[in-house]
Amino acid sequence: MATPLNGTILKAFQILRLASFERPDISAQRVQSELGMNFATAHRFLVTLEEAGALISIRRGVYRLGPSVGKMGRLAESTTPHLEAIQPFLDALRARLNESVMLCRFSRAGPTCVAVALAERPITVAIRIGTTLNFLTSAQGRLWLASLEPWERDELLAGESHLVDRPGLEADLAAIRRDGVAQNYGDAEPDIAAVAAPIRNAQGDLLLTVAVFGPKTRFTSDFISMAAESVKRVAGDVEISLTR
Amino acid sequence: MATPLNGTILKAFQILRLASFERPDISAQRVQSELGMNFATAHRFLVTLEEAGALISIRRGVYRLGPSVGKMGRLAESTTPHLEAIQPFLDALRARLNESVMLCRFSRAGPTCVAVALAERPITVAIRIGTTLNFLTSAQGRLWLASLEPWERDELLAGESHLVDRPGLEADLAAIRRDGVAQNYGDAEPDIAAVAAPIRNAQGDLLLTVAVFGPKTRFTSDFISMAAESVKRVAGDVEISLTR
DNA sequence: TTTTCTAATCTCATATAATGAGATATATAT
DNA sequence: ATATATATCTCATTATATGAGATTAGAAAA
Repeated sequence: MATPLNGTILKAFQILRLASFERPDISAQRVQSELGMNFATAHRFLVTLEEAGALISIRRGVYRLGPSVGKMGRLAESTTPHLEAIQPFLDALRARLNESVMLCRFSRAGPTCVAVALAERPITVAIRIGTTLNFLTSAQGRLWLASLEPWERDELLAGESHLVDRPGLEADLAAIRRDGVAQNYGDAEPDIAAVAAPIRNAQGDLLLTVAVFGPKTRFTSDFISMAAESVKRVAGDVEISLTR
Repeated sequence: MATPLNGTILKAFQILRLASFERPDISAQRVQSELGMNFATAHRFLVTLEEAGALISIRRGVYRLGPSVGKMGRLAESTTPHLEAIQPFLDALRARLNESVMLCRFSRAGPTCVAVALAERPITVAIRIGTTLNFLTSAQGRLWLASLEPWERDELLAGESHLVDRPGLEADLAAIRRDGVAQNYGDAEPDIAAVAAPIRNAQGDLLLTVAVFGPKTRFTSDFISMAAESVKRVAGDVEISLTR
C-alpha cells in the first residue's frame, strides 16, 4: 500500500485511543507525556476533536469521549458488512456437516442471527434471521463474552446477575479463548446443540460468529470434534476472504 | 475560542459522518460528490481512516465504520462525566419537591441510575445506584427512546416486540419530544410515579436524565405539573453548568 | 483579599505535511 | 483479448500544522 497516509489523522486517533474505562480522561499533558507531542499541539488536537464532536470538555484542559462517538459506535455495530460474500462459506459448511449453519453478529441484546444455511434433511432445526440469542446460554454469546473486556461483560450482564455463576463463567470463557471454539449442548434450548467459532478482522476484533447447530441426539462427541475443526477452518477461510 | 483547529481532522470526521444506517458505505466518489473533495485526497483520507481503525474496507474502494469505532462508542457510553458536579442540583431539587431525585445515564440494557438524592421523609422510595430501568415502562427510558433514531429504537426493543404497541409508543414519544418531559404513573413499578427531563450537551445529544420519583399517592396532578416545571428547570441549569 | 504559581490557551514565523493534477494499475464488461 | 471506468499512486507546489514563546485563567497559599 503506497498511498501516503495523513499523519495528522493518525495522531488524532492515537489520542482518542488513550481513553480507557479505567482512565477515561484525556489532557494535553497526558498526550504530551504518553505520545511525545508538543504541549501546544496536543492542546490544539484536543480542541479540534472537541469541535469534531469526538471529545467533550469536562473541565478546563480535560476531555473525554463524547456521545457522538457513542452514536457512531452504535452505527458501526449495526452495519457489519460482507454477508453476501459469506453465504457460500456457510453453504459449504452445511454440505460438509449435513447440519444447519448460522452466522451471528453482535448486538447489545445478544448475538443476532444474520445469515442461515439450513440442513437439507427431513428433520432439522431452523432459526429465523433476526433472532437474538442469549449471551450466557448460547455458544455464540459466550464467544462474544470471551472477546469483551470485563467491564463490558459486566455491563451486558447487568440484568442477569442472579443467573451468573462467576467462577464457572470465567473458567468457561478462558477455555473458549484457549480453544478458539464454543459449544452448547441443550443450554439455550433443551434439545439443541451448537458449536461456534469466531470470525475476526485484521486487528483481531471479533466481527461475527459462525456456528453449526442441530438436534442434540445428532451431536455425538465424534461429530462435535469434527464440527469444531470444521467451523474453525471455515471461520479462518472467511477471515482470509475478508482481507481480500 | 481562538485556538486554531486542524482542518484535516475536521474533514476526517465529516467523512465518518457520511455513514448512516440506510447508507453505511463510504467511497472516494461519495466523498468527492458530497463533500466537494478532490478524488485522490478523498481516497487518501479513506485509506488513512482504515489504517487508523475507524473504517474497514469491504471491497476495493468501498469502506464502512469498523469494530474499533464500536468499541470506542461503548467506552464513550460508559464514561459519562460530570456526576460530582451535578449532585448539588439533585439535592436542591429534592429540597424543593420533597421527593427523591435520580440521575440516569444511557446503557444498552436501559437507563442506569448513576446518582440519587433521597427524600428526607419517613416514608420514601429508594433506588440503588446501578439499577437499570426498562426502556418502555420508565419515564427515563421513554426519554431515551424519544431521542434515538428509529433504527436504534428498533434494535434496542428487538427482544420486546410482543410488548410494544407501536402507534401508541410513537404518539407518546412525539409528545415527550414536544413537551420536553416524560412521566410514568405506576407503569414501571405498580405504586411508583416519576417525572423526568433530559439533560443535553451543546450539540443537542441526550447525555443524562434527571427525574423525581415517589409513591403514586403523592403524585397529584398539581404536584406533577409543579414537578415537570422543576425538573425541566434543573435540567436546564445542569446544562448551563456543563458548558461552564 | 491579594499574590504566586502552574497549567492551559493563544500567536505567528517557519517547517512540514497535505493537496491535487496527472500517470498508472486494476477490475469488469464486451 | 480489448476497452472503459474507477481506484490507486506519484511528486511539485501550496496550504496547513507545528512548536517556541507570550499571554491568560484558575487554583492554592499567604
